[in-house]
Amino acid sequence: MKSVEAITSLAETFRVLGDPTRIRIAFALSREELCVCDIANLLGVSQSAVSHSLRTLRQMKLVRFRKEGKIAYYALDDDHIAELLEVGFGHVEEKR
Amino acid sequence: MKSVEAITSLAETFRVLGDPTRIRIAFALSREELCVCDIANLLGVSQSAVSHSLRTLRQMKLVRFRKEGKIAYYALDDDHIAELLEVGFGHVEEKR
DNA sequence: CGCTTACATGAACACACGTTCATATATCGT
DNA sequence: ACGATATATGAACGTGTGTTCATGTAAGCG
Repeated sequence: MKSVEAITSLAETFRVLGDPTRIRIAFALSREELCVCDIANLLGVSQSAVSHSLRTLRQMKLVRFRKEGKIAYYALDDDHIAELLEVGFGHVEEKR
Repeated sequence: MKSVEAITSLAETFRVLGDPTRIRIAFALSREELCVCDIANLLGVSQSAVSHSLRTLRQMKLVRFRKEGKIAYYALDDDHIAELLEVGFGHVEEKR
Protein backbone atom coordinates (compact mmCIF):
# COMPACT_ATOMS: atom_id res chain seq x y z
CA MET A 1 0.00 0.00 0.00
CA LYS A 2 1.32 3.41 -0.95
CA SER A 3 1.57 6.13 1.64
CA VAL A 4 -0.94 8.94 1.78
CA GLU A 5 1.82 11.47 1.11
CA ALA A 6 2.93 9.64 -2.02
CA ILE A 7 -0.62 9.61 -3.34
CA THR A 8 -1.10 13.29 -2.48
CA SER A 9 2.17 14.14 -4.16
CA LEU A 10 1.24 12.12 -7.22
CA ALA A 11 -2.09 13.94 -7.45
CA GLU A 12 -0.18 17.23 -7.27
CA THR A 13 2.10 16.13 -10.10
CA PHE A 14 -0.81 15.15 -12.30
CA ARG A 15 -2.65 18.33 -11.46
CA VAL A 16 0.34 20.43 -12.50
CA LEU A 17 0.60 18.52 -15.79
CA GLY A 18 -3.15 18.79 -16.25
CA ASP A 19 -3.01 22.31 -17.64
CA PRO A 20 -2.76 22.86 -21.41
CA THR A 21 -0.10 25.54 -21.18
CA ARG A 22 2.07 23.65 -18.72
CA ILE A 23 1.89 20.35 -20.56
CA ARG A 24 2.71 22.08 -23.83
CA ILE A 25 5.74 23.58 -22.12
CA ALA A 26 6.74 20.18 -20.76
CA PHE A 27 6.30 18.60 -24.17
CA ALA A 28 8.40 21.32 -25.83
CA LEU A 29 11.12 20.80 -23.23
CA SER A 30 11.08 17.05 -23.81
CA ARG A 31 12.63 17.77 -27.21
CA GLU A 32 15.15 20.44 -26.29
CA GLU A 33 16.31 22.92 -23.72
CA LEU A 34 14.60 26.29 -24.22
CA CYS A 35 14.69 29.80 -22.79
CA VAL A 36 11.57 31.55 -21.52
CA CYS A 37 11.05 33.82 -24.51
CA ASP A 38 11.47 30.93 -26.95
CA ILE A 39 8.78 29.01 -25.09
CA ALA A 40 6.53 32.06 -25.15
CA ASN A 41 6.98 32.52 -28.90
CA LEU A 42 6.67 28.81 -29.61
CA LEU A 43 3.36 28.49 -27.77
CA GLY A 44 1.98 31.96 -28.48
CA VAL A 45 1.58 32.67 -24.78
CA SER A 46 2.64 35.81 -22.92
CA GLN A 47 6.01 35.83 -21.20
CA SER A 48 4.32 36.41 -17.88
CA ALA A 49 2.06 33.40 -18.25
CA VAL A 50 5.05 31.26 -19.22
CA SER A 51 7.03 32.43 -16.20
CA HIS A 52 4.15 31.65 -13.88
CA SER A 53 3.71 28.24 -15.46
CA LEU A 54 7.41 27.47 -15.20
CA ARG A 55 7.32 28.42 -11.54
CA THR A 56 4.58 25.87 -10.93
CA LEU A 57 6.48 23.22 -12.87
CA ARG A 58 9.63 24.07 -10.93
CA GLN A 59 7.90 23.73 -7.58
CA MET A 60 6.93 20.18 -8.45
CA LYS A 61 10.49 19.52 -9.64
CA LEU A 62 9.28 18.77 -13.13
CA VAL A 63 11.70 21.21 -14.73
CA ARG A 64 15.09 22.63 -13.82
CA PHE A 65 16.86 25.66 -15.20
CA ARG A 66 20.27 27.20 -15.53
CA LYS A 67 20.89 30.89 -15.92
CA GLU A 68 23.31 32.16 -18.54
CA GLY A 69 23.61 35.90 -18.30
CA LYS A 70 20.11 37.28 -18.49
CA ILE A 71 18.76 34.20 -20.21
CA ALA A 72 17.19 31.29 -18.29
CA TYR A 73 17.37 27.92 -20.01
CA TYR A 74 14.78 25.39 -18.91
CA ALA A 75 14.77 21.61 -19.32
CA LEU A 76 12.83 18.66 -17.96
CA ASP A 77 14.24 17.75 -14.57
CA ASP A 78 14.76 14.07 -15.38
CA ASP A 79 13.81 11.29 -17.78
CA HIS A 80 10.79 10.23 -15.70
CA ILE A 81 8.88 13.25 -16.94
CA ALA A 82 9.31 12.43 -20.61
CA GLU A 83 8.39 8.84 -19.82
CA LEU A 84 5.24 10.03 -18.07
CA LEU A 85 4.29 12.05 -21.14
CA GLU A 86 4.88 9.11 -23.45
CA VAL A 87 2.84 6.67 -21.38
CA GLY A 88 0.12 9.32 -21.29
CA PHE A 89 0.18 9.68 -25.06
CA GLY A 90 -0.07 5.91 -25.34
CA HIS A 91 -3.30 6.10 -23.38
CA VAL A 92 -4.96 8.97 -25.26
CA GLU A 93 -4.01 7.59 -28.65
CA GLU A 94 -5.52 4.23 -27.82
CA LYS A 95 -8.75 5.84 -26.71
CA ARG A 96 -9.25 7.79 -29.92
CA MET B 1 5.24 16.50 -33.42
CA LYS B 2 2.11 15.51 -31.57
CA SER B 3 -1.24 16.91 -32.62
CA VAL B 4 -2.85 19.69 -30.68
CA GLU B 5 -5.82 17.42 -29.92
CA ALA B 6 -3.54 14.74 -28.48
CA ILE B 7 -1.88 17.26 -26.19
CA THR B 8 -5.22 18.71 -25.14
CA SER B 9 -6.55 15.26 -24.45
CA LEU B 10 -3.45 14.36 -22.47
CA ALA B 11 -3.82 17.50 -20.37
CA GLU B 12 -7.43 16.50 -19.71
CA THR B 13 -6.34 13.05 -18.59
CA PHE B 14 -3.73 14.44 -16.23
CA ARG B 15 -6.18 17.00 -14.91
CA VAL B 16 -8.70 14.31 -14.09
CA LEU B 17 -6.05 12.28 -12.28
CA GLY B 18 -4.83 15.41 -10.54
CA ASP B 19 -7.47 15.30 -7.85
CA PRO B 20 -6.79 13.52 -4.53
CA THR B 21 -10.14 11.76 -4.40
CA ARG B 22 -10.05 10.62 -8.02
CA ILE B 23 -6.49 9.37 -7.90
CA ARG B 24 -7.20 7.51 -4.68
CA ILE B 25 -10.12 5.86 -6.43
CA ALA B 26 -7.94 4.99 -9.41
CA PHE B 27 -5.28 3.57 -7.13
CA ALA B 28 -7.83 1.48 -5.24
CA LEU B 29 -9.19 0.16 -8.53
CA SER B 30 -5.69 -0.73 -9.70
CA ARG B 31 -5.71 -3.47 -7.08
CA GLU B 32 -9.24 -4.81 -7.47
CA GLU B 33 -12.68 -4.24 -8.89
CA LEU B 34 -14.90 -2.38 -6.40
CA CYS B 35 -18.47 -1.21 -6.07
CA VAL B 36 -19.36 2.40 -5.30
CA CYS B 37 -20.18 1.93 -1.63
CA ASP B 38 -16.97 -0.03 -1.03
CA ILE B 39 -14.97 2.82 -2.54
CA ALA B 40 -16.84 5.31 -0.38
CA ASN B 41 -16.15 3.32 2.79
CA LEU B 42 -12.55 2.62 1.83
CA LEU B 43 -11.73 6.29 1.27
CA GLY B 44 -14.05 7.79 3.86
CA VAL B 45 -15.78 9.92 1.23
CA SER B 46 -19.52 10.39 0.74
CA GLN B 47 -21.28 8.17 -1.78
CA SER B 48 -22.31 11.25 -3.72
CA ALA B 49 -18.76 12.54 -4.02
CA VAL B 50 -17.60 9.10 -5.16
CA SER B 51 -20.33 8.92 -7.80
CA HIS B 52 -19.41 12.36 -9.12
CA SER B 53 -15.74 11.43 -9.20
CA LEU B 54 -16.45 8.16 -10.99
CA ARG B 55 -18.47 10.03 -13.57
CA THR B 56 -15.49 12.26 -14.32
CA LEU B 57 -13.17 9.25 -14.51
CA ARG B 58 -15.65 7.50 -16.78
CA GLN B 59 -15.88 10.45 -19.16
CA MET B 60 -12.13 10.30 -19.71
CA LYS B 61 -12.40 6.52 -20.19
CA LEU B 62 -10.15 5.90 -17.23
CA VAL B 63 -12.60 3.49 -15.61
CA ARG B 64 -15.31 1.18 -16.84
CA PHE B 65 -18.12 -0.47 -14.94
CA ARG B 66 -20.55 -3.30 -15.12
CA LYS B 67 -23.87 -3.39 -13.37
CA GLU B 68 -24.94 -6.45 -11.45
CA GLY B 69 -28.43 -5.92 -10.11
CA LYS B 70 -28.36 -2.70 -8.18
CA ILE B 71 -24.61 -2.84 -7.64
CA ALA B 72 -22.14 -1.13 -9.99
CA TYR B 73 -18.67 -2.64 -10.11
CA TYR B 74 -15.93 -0.33 -11.28
CA ALA B 75 -12.47 -1.16 -12.61
CA LEU B 76 -9.66 0.60 -14.43
CA ASP B 77 -10.48 0.71 -18.12
CA ASP B 78 -7.16 -0.75 -19.25
CA ASP B 79 -3.61 -1.50 -18.17
CA HIS B 80 -2.31 1.86 -19.38
CA ILE B 81 -3.88 3.56 -16.38
CA ALA B 82 -2.09 1.40 -13.84
CA GLU B 83 1.12 1.91 -15.78
CA LEU B 84 0.59 5.67 -15.68
CA LEU B 85 0.16 5.51 -11.91
CA GLU B 86 3.31 3.45 -11.49
CA VAL B 87 5.47 5.71 -13.62
CA GLY B 88 4.07 8.61 -11.63
CA PHE B 89 4.96 6.95 -8.34
CA GLY B 90 8.45 6.37 -9.70
CA HIS B 91 8.76 10.11 -10.16
CA VAL B 92 7.43 11.27 -6.79
CA GLU B 93 9.40 8.66 -4.87
CA GLU B 94 12.62 9.74 -6.53
CA LYS B 95 11.94 13.37 -5.68
CA ARG B 96 11.39 12.78 -1.97
C1' DC C 1 -47.00 -3.27 -2.47
C1' DG C 2 -44.11 -0.51 0.86
C1' DC C 3 -39.31 -0.03 2.55
C1' DT C 4 -34.57 -0.23 2.21
C1' DT C 5 -30.29 -0.26 -0.34
C1' DA C 6 -27.23 1.16 -4.23
C1' DC C 7 -26.28 4.46 -7.23
C1' DA C 8 -26.79 8.85 -10.15
C1' DT C 9 -27.49 13.64 -10.78
C1' DG C 10 -28.71 18.68 -10.61
C1' DA C 11 -28.15 22.96 -8.02
C1' DA C 12 -25.45 25.75 -5.23
C1' DC C 13 -21.67 27.39 -2.63
C1' DA C 14 -17.03 28.06 -1.34
C1' DC C 15 -12.62 27.84 -3.04
C1' DA C 16 -8.81 27.18 -6.26
C1' DC C 17 -6.71 28.41 -10.50
C1' DG C 18 -4.74 30.72 -14.85
C1' DT C 19 -4.35 34.69 -17.10
C1' DT C 20 -3.45 39.65 -17.53
C1' DC C 21 -1.53 43.89 -16.02
C1' DA C 22 1.72 46.46 -13.71
C1' DT C 23 6.03 46.53 -11.90
C1' DA C 24 10.62 45.01 -10.16
C1' DT C 25 15.37 43.19 -10.91
C1' DA C 26 19.24 42.15 -13.47
C1' DT C 27 22.06 41.91 -17.62
C1' DC C 28 23.60 43.43 -22.07
C1' DG C 29 24.79 46.79 -25.76
C1' DT C 30 26.16 51.39 -26.99
C1' DA D 1 25.06 55.89 -17.63
C1' DC D 2 20.96 54.83 -20.38
C1' DG D 3 17.84 52.26 -22.82
C1' DA D 4 16.53 47.81 -24.25
C1' DT D 5 15.98 43.00 -23.29
C1' DA D 6 15.04 38.77 -20.37
C1' DT D 7 12.81 37.14 -16.62
C1' DA D 8 10.17 37.07 -12.16
C1' DT D 9 6.41 38.15 -9.30
C1' DG D 10 2.35 40.20 -6.79
C1' DA D 11 -2.44 41.65 -7.19
C1' DA D 12 -6.76 41.17 -9.19
C1' DC D 13 -10.38 39.34 -11.91
C1' DG D 14 -13.12 35.99 -14.15
C1' DT D 15 -13.77 31.19 -14.52
C1' DG D 16 -13.63 26.45 -13.29
C1' DT D 17 -14.07 22.75 -9.87
C1' DG D 18 -15.20 19.55 -5.88
C1' DT D 19 -18.10 18.91 -2.33
C1' DT D 20 -22.59 18.84 -0.03
C1' DC D 21 -27.44 18.62 0.01
C1' DA D 22 -31.59 17.24 -1.83
C1' DT D 23 -33.79 14.34 -4.75
C1' DG D 24 -34.58 10.77 -8.33
C1' DT D 25 -34.47 6.00 -10.22
C1' DA D 26 -34.14 1.26 -9.97
C1' DA D 27 -33.43 -3.20 -7.78
C1' DG D 28 -33.95 -6.38 -3.83
C1' DC D 29 -36.60 -7.83 0.28
C1' DG D 30 -40.21 -8.75 3.44
